[in-house]
Amino acid sequence: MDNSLPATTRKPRSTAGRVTIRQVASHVGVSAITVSRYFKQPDSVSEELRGQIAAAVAELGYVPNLVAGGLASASSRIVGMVIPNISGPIFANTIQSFSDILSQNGYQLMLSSSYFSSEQEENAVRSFLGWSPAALVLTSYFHTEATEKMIAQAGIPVLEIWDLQTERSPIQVGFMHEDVGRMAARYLIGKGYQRIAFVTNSIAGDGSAVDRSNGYKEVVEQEGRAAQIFTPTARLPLEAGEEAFKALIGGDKPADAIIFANDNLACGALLAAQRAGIHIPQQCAIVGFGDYAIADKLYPSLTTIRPPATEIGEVAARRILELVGALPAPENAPAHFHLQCTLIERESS
Amino acid sequence: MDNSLPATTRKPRSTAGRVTIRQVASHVGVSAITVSRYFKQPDSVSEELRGQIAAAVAELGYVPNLVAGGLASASSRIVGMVIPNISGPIFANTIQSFSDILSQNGYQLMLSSSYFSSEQEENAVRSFLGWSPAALVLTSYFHTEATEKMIAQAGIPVLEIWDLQTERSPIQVGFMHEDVGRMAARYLIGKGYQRIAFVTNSIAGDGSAVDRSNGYKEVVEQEGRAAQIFTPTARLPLEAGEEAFKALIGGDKPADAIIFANDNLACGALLAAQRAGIHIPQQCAIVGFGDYAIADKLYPSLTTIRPPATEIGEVAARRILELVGALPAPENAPAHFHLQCTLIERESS
DNA sequence: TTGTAAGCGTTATCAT
DNA sequence: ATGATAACGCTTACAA
Repeated sequence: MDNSLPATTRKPRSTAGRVTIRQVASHVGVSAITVSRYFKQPDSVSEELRGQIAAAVAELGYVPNLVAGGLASASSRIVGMVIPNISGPIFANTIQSFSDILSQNGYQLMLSSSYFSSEQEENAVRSFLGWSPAALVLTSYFHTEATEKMIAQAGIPVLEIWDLQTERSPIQVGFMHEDVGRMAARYLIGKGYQRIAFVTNSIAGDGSAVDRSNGYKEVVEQEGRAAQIFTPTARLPLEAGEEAFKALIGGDKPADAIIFANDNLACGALLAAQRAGIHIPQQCAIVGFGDYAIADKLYPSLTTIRPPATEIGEVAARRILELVGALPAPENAPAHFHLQCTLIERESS
Repeated sequence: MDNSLPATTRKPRSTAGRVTIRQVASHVGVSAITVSRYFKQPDSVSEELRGQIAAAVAELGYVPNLVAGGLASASSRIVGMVIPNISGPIFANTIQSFSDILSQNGYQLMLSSSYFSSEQEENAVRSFLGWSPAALVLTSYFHTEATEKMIAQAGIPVLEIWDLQTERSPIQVGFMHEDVGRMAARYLIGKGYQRIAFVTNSIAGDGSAVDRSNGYKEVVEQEGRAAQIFTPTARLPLEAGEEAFKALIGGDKPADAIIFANDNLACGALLAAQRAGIHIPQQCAIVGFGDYAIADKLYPSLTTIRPPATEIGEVAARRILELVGALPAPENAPAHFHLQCTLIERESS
């Protein structure tokens, strides 16, 4: 008696009993590719079949195997993001909005933190590339040579977010720190303040704080005034803010408005003023940067400049979805999205 | 003339020019499986070949295709995590530590937020399962029926983190809110305070705040005292805190210590006290919950109870790595990891 | 609009 | 210690 099965036994694999696209297809009586099309381009499947397939999917509890799909199509619906840290007050909103828009469009976020280390960024990028991601998002614009090589060869969109550095070619979404200093200075000048000082971060190597001070300096000097930039020595931001405040408020030509490089410094100044009985903003106005959660809880509440954190995540996610064809792409999309910070006016100015 | 090639032309695919394991293998002069073993179980490859393979990998710039590997082995080095929100002050530390430990061990974090919606959680779980993740982490213990079904059938470790609900069978890593109330009450009793009140959250449906108040009530009543639980009506936490403070500090039997359901409420009380010239903690002690970033920046700084956020991420990540065999597993691992909160004593008590 | 066949790059299984 | 072969579940290319 003839048996068409192979002589040797098959090599079964522990397939974990997963429902496959073929089971759905045979349940409906169509081929697998039709079910595949039902998910990818529903319009190319007749309405009748669509209904039947939907019913079969529900009945069998079919969940598309994205790993297999990714292998077949040589690209996955994963977007990798490397961010300095997740838990800081600054980046969380960017991650949040970025992740939300991706998942609304069927893409998944793969996240890794670099702690401002280019080497850790490189490792993360290497791991991500093993997943054939649809796109990659890096924070800032300094990368190792190996990273540069990998992203050049990857053949996928790579966006740089947060700080803008428009000389570079990749797609960037962010803001310019100089704008922050300019905005704060113009605002205080417009309010009639005369002696406006700037307090940088005592942490050496915070280049962004220096960028902000440069914007301040530019505007103040355009007005024909002298820029006064103070660098505190205390390490802890609250103490550094207090130190700067006491130094700038004293002397024969005390400042009547101070821009702080971040909200923590400004907070230190506000608390010092409170203890010393100095009235803010009557005796001295205070402006911060970051719009941390404390800013509106202080007394007086803190005028500050809010970076477009949520917007950066949104714009980056949308642009990626456009580039991979998941959203309709506009005709002339810029390479650099220069977003604006917002001045939040509160009681301290 | 015989030509063994097929009559029709081949069907090439856009392979994106990726370096494959086979190219590495033929470069060395071995078979693909040997290179595969070099990555998975280096000990089973001779030392000589190891060196040659390493050289070839470096020279060709080979990056293992994890998608293909995931398909072949029916499991990926991805761990999915669903968290209520990324940007809140609470969960960020958990995500951070969880992500860090995973990536240190070659696993990747896939993240999605639920905004406390079981339906969004269900969608996220469904998406994740398409990636054949090695494990899943969900926040809290209320899921839709469909989610319960999916995680039961997935055949992978599913951990629930944050709130503990030890009657449930899955692996849990978290703390108990009742403990928070107990800890605060015992602490204030130990400090000699007499009339200790509790302020819950005005947001209806914050069950965790109610749990904390229950812990407070239990301890206070054990001492033979009357529990006093105040529920403010104001919606904004700062206003609600102020409302509660004014109500509890007034009257003929004013509270001399107040436990607030969270730091934002406590902050509102602290600011109200400041404006009213009421001395904290001399006239009334204040204790919060959460250890938000503001807590140590207020004046006076806020005594509060810190949830084990970082520890939850660490313990969950380690347990997952143990369960998937990436870390050596201890003999008797508990199903429920009951972690402790920490009381941070500052100036307000 | 639907179907057939081949292959995506890796690993499980069996064999040496 | 190393290799041959066949899956893994899906999608591309081509055909009807």
